[in-house]
Formats: sequence, C-alpha cells, structure tokens
Amino acid sequence: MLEKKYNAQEKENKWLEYWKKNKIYEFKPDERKVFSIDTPPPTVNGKIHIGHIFSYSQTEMVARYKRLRGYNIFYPFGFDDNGLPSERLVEKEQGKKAHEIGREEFAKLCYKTTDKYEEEFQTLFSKLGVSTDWNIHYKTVSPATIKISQLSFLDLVSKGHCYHKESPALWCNECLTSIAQAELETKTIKTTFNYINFKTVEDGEEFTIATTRPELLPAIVCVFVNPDDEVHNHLIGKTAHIPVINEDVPIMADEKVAIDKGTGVVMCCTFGDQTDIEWWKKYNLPLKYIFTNDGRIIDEVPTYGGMKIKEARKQIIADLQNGGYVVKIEELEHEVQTHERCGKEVEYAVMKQWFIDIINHKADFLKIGNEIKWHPAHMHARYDEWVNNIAWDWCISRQRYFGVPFPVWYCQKCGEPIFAKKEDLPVNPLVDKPSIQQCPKCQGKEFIPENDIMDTWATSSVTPLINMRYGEKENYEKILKPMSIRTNASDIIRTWDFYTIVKSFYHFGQRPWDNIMISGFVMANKGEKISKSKGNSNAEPMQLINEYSADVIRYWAGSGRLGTDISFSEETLLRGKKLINKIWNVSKFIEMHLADYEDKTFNDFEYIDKWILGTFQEMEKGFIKYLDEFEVGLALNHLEKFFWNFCDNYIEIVKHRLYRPEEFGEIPRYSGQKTVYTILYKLLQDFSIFFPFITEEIYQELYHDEKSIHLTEIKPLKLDFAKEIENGNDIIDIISQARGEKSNKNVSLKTSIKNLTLSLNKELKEAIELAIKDFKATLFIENLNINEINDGYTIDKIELNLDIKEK
RNA sequence: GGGCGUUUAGCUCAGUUGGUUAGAGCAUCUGCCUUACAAGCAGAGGGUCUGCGGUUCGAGUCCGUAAACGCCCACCA
Repeated sequence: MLEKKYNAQEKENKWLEYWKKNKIYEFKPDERKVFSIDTPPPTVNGKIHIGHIFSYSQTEMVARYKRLRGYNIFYPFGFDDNGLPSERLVEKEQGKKAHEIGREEFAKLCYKTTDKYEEEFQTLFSKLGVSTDWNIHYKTVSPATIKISQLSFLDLVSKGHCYHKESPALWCNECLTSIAQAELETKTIKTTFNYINFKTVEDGEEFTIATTRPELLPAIVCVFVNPDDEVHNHLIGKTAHIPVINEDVPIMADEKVAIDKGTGVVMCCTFGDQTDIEWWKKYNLPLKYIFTNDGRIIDEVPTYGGMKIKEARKQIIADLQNGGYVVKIEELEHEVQTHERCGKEVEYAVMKQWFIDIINHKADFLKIGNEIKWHPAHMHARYDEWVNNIAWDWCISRQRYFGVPFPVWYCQKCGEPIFAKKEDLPVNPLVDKPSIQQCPKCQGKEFIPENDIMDTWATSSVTPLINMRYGEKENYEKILKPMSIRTNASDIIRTWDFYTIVKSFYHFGQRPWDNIMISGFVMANKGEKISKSKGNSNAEPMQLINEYSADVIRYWAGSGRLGTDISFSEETLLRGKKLINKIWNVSKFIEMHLADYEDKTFNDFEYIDKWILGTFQEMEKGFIKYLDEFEVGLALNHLEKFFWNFCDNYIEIVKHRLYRPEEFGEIPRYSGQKTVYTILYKLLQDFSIFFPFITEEIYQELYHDEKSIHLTEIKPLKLDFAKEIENGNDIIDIISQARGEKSNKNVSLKTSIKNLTLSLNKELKEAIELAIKDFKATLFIENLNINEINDGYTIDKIELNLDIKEK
C-alpha cells in the first residue's frame, strides 16, 4: 500500500541503495543497440553550483529516455582533475604558489585535493539520481588517461599534425605558462591613451604616436604609417628617434594601419599584440622581446630593467612627461585579452612550444561539423564562426606541474626530440629514461626530459578515446566510433567540442559523435551568468535536494528549452512539488481501485475510456518526438499538460464507475480499471525520465514486472480512437461549462442538476448517449434532454437543484 | 564591427508543419472540506503576441527592417 504522504527523503535514499545493489545502470555489451553519451567531466575546482545540476540533469534525462526505448546505455562519468584549474585550487587552499611547494609535493597535494572534491561531486550527482555507471568513470589524471593522452600525442606527431617550434605564444605571467587562444576572455579595463612625440632623425620633424602601452617603447622595432595617409606618408622611408630610450628605428608602410585610429602612426614592437606578430613575420623584423616570463622588464633594458610591467609603464610616462614628449593623456576604457583562469592580462612569449596544426585543416573541421546533428540547430553556427576565425595553431604545452607529461626527451647535444615508445606509456620523462641509448641523429648519449605538461584540453579532447579504451586490447572502439551524443553548455563549443573534433578527425578521420546537445546557462539575475568567481548564486544544490527532494530539483532542471538560458526559480520548484504530490495522490487513488484487478485481454472499453486512451496515445507521440530531438523540457511540459487533464477530467468521471459497480455494472468498472492501470503504468514510465525516485516507488508497489521501472520499455499504444478523442474533448467542454454554472452560482460541484437541455450535432449526440451514465454521474444530472442540430453544440438550459444546498 | 539568440498576461514561460474566440503556472479575485489530493477542486478578470513594412484568402508563426536585452568573437596600435 502506498502511504498517505510521500516521504521523499526516505524513499530517495532507499532507491539509491536499491539501484546500486542491483546494478540497474550497469553497462554490459549485449545484443541491444548502444546509445553512448560523452558527458563533460566537470572541472574539479571547488563547489558544484546550480548550473551543473541544470545541464547534467538534462543529459541524464536523455540517458533515461533512451534506456526506456530499449537502448543499452553507455553513460560514463568523468572528472576533469588535471591541469591548471586543480593547481590554482591547491594554491588557493595552501596559500602558496606551486613553485614554493615543489613539484613532487605539489602534485601529491593536487591528487589529495581533487580526490576529496571528487567524492563530494559523486555523492551529489548520485543523490540527484544520475543514472551513470560509476564503474566506467574516469579521471583525467589517472595512469590510464595519461596513457591515452600521450598515445594521442604520439599519433598526432607521427601523422605530422603536431610540431615543436619556437614561436610567439600567448603567455600568462600570473600562471607562468603559455595558453591557447580558446582560454582567452575579454575584459573591459580602464587605462590611458598616451600621445607621445617622436622626431625624425633626418630632419627633426615631430610626429605623434598614441599608445596604451608606453612601457613597450624599448621594444619598438619600427614605426608604421598607412601609405594612403596623406598627412603622414611623407615620413615613410625616414628614421624615427624614440624619445627617452634614445634609439632609432625605420618608418615603414603598411595598409593595415588605420588612418583614423589614434594618430594614424603606429609603433611596432615584438610583441605587443597580434598585429605586431603579423608584421614581425611579414617584414622579417628583428626580435626584441623585453619581458621576463614573470612579467618584468628584462635586465638588459637600461633604466627600466627589473621593473614590473605596470611599474615600468608609470616610470616611462613620468620620464616622457619630464622630457616634454607627452602631448596629452586620455582616459580610455578598452577591451583586453585576459586569461580565463586567473583574469590577468596576457602577454606574448617566444619559446619552444608544442603546437597542433589546426590552421591548415579548417575545411575538414567545418565538414565534420556539418556531419554532426546539432541540438538546437542554431548552435552549429557558433561552431562554424569559431572555426572560421581561428588565428593560431593550438599550443598544447604548459609550463606547469600537474597534468599529463609529454612523452618526450631531447638530445642534449643536438636538441632532437626523442619520443617514448607506445608500449612504454604512460611515461614521465622526469623519472623515466628513453628506451634508446643514443640520439639517432648525432649519436649523443645525454637526454634532457621535457618539463612541460599538456594543456587540460589536450586531454579533455580525448574523452571519446578514454571511453572506448583506445589502444587497449579489450576496447569499445567498435561500439563508440562514433559516440551517440555529446552534451555540454554553449560556452565550451570552441574548446571542448572543437578540440574533440580536431582529435577525432586526426585519429580516425571521422566525427566523434552523431549528435551534440547544447544546454543554456542558469542565470542568477536577469542577464547575469552564475559563476563561482562572482559568488552570485545562493542556491546550494545539496541544500535544495534536502529541502525539496531530487525529483523536484530535476523538475526545475528539466524545464525550459535546449540552448536557452533559464533563471533559478523557487516558483518552478513549487510547481514541481505540486506535480509530484499529485502523481502520488492519483496513484493512491488508482491503487485503491485495483485491489481486485487482474490484467487480462479486454476490448470492450467505455466511450470515455477510449477517449483518454486515445488522448494519451496522441500525447505520447508528441512526447517521443520532443525527446528524439533531446528537448526534455518541452517533452515534460507536454506530458504534464496531459497528466492534469487525466486527473481533473478523466478521473473525476471514472471514479463513479469505479466506486459503484452495482450501479454501473462490473464490465464498465473493469473497463475503467484496465484504463487507469494501463495509463498509470505508461505515465510512470514517461515521468520516470524526470522523476526516477517517486515513479520507482509507485511502480514497485503497483506493477513490479521488472526489477526496476528504469529497465522497462516504452511501447507506444496503437489504437484508433480519433473520433472518441474529438467528441470526448467536446464532452469535457460541456462538463466544464456546466461546472462553471455551479461555480458562478457559488454552489458545490456536488449540487445536482434538475434539468439539462443540450443541442448537439449527430455525432456528439451519439457519443454522449454511449457515455450517458458517466456523463450524468459526473455532473449529477437528474433529467437530460438532447436535441439534434446540424453543427456544433450548445447548452440550452441548465437548472440546478438548490433545495439540498443547506446542511 | 561580425556571428547567434531572445522579445507572447503583473511575473516565469509554452505555442509542432501559417488555420476558429492566443495557452499554462504563479500572483489577484469569486466560490467549493466533492469517499486520491485544501500541497486540493471549480471558475473569473488580465494580452494592439517589441515597433514598422511585406507575402498570403488568412501571420504570434514566413520574409524584410528597426530597437532593446543576452551570449560568443573581433578591434585593442
């Protein structure tokens, strides 16, 4: 028997245990088709916020839907614990920088810290009812993952897509590492635009250059003006004298200079920004790099050597002012590129880095993008836009400690890279030795290990390979190439999605997944993204689960359309709470009337029963259509609408028949029983996608034909009740109007109707006559008169029996 | 500056391929303790579907255009 009140906290824990014990979500290859999900391994860097709950729940619902459609679900869970995010977390918790702690000790702390958070993550996601198979979970720093990541690297090297080169790379002098274009975040900052007077060496003519970065004056290698700039083009070919620094550089022409920006005269440094780098390459300019890796001016620069970048900026401005070279200083707000992990402005550094060639294969990546079905479709445009605008090859080396090491040593004598053998992986070049004794190029016998580690994304981008156990004898390559679906939020299309496509293309020449499902964001306030750094979310997932139950949280998470931002709403939670309560109550009611029920073949359904069965069938069609597009929110909305109709209209009609067989007959009662039995079963299945706990509780109590409702299969009805649906809806409308009359008279719905006169078209008249007992009982009708008309229907007369009102 | 999205009731959102009087929840108001449910039930009020123009017998829905808001990118000399 279902209890009077549903105790969510108690039941949810009970079913969690049960699912775990009975391995309900275990993945085992069998004859069924596999539906595989490439879920984002969350970055283990602190707390899970409501945004995680939102997007992971949506993926989870897709898994449950496909399971109910008979697929064998491959649904692993990963933790992204390697790389910079983990390092920063540890640095924050320890209050010390990595280099102060020491490489080995620091790595230990990273493992310890990420383990701790992973446990918390796992507990929370479990409590939420995530139907993942925890046996196939992975971590991005485990030996198995490191091996695959290194294997991927070696494969790309052997195919010529990965190269080691001294080249300018984006550099973060807070994190002391190079970074990739995708890790940039634009930020608006306040700075000054400084107008500085220069002179030509030849004739002492003054001209002005406006710059936001006067500290780069010692790095100037030349000055550019646009050849079409009538005011300045006579300067071309002359020599500019740099004030304060006292050096001379050539004045050159380039069309890229914007005549109307600043003064129209530009100083070119190596490296101030991307244009500088372009010019450096185009005109083969000398290299004059003046920053140290930790953000100071190099000692070789007179006066300013050793100063921090910002200090030097101040000092140079002061010196320029003293010399009378400053024309004016404007306050300026502009956008700068910052490192998304720390928020500090990025610089450029020149050193040997490992790059993956992406510039030369844009067309291939676009082609793969076209082969994948995007949900919602418009997210595809974001991907294409990103690919089209890529300006740099993907720099995958990071000058950090905690991550996947490169399986590489260098010959001390000639610098030739020596790669590890595939069968020796995973290797740590700092500890392990290369398998060869001497350099194949110069016969040198001493080797230097690669100190750098790989970018986090270099590993995250191989999650499909991790899932398929790439390189292992026993693997899932056959069933996971490609995987069925990738799911993530829109912010990492340019990183995770793109890089995964890059890797998949280079390794296998094919798409990594058939589908990609992009979720939106949870907004804290209107137009404000929830983020850990802002701390603007007061919705604590664990607290919410305890207060409302996982099913209710899932109701909120499952609302809304794919790719659309939603805001956290207490109101939606309340609505979910009411819905779940209703499911419980109607199940109790149905259980009550099924005490003597035996399921057997039966075709003699009452008219109203045909109506609701047909209506359900139609609803489920739409429900399935939405879910096949992965629109879980719209599917739920659709289902919910039917469910309230079922409760408020159908149950109100059928209850009389169920309660009083002596009045209605045993067969009509059985018809009602069979109908509620059938529909509740199907409703529970459909709802189980969203509410795995309460549906399991009711299913186990009432049906129990499988070990779990989550192992049942949705089998759509195949009835032909189109007429009954149409006329049934009209009957409901008439009932509703009659109830309205009672409401308007401020009387109870139990008030009987002394006389009701209806005018109905022929078809509807016949329908009501077939459902006459139900119809009369529902409205408490004493006398009913029906006239036949050609079209439509009207209530001609309704006379309430008000005598029994008082009591 | 480029790409994409959003704009529907006081609030939060649905509205399949263009087709009767545009829907739901919350809020407001009026009633009803009806043998599952008062965490409920039955009703009522509330909308020039962001503006303008077009296609069509017919537009919330299609096309063009403008605005506001949001996301991503670029510019950053």
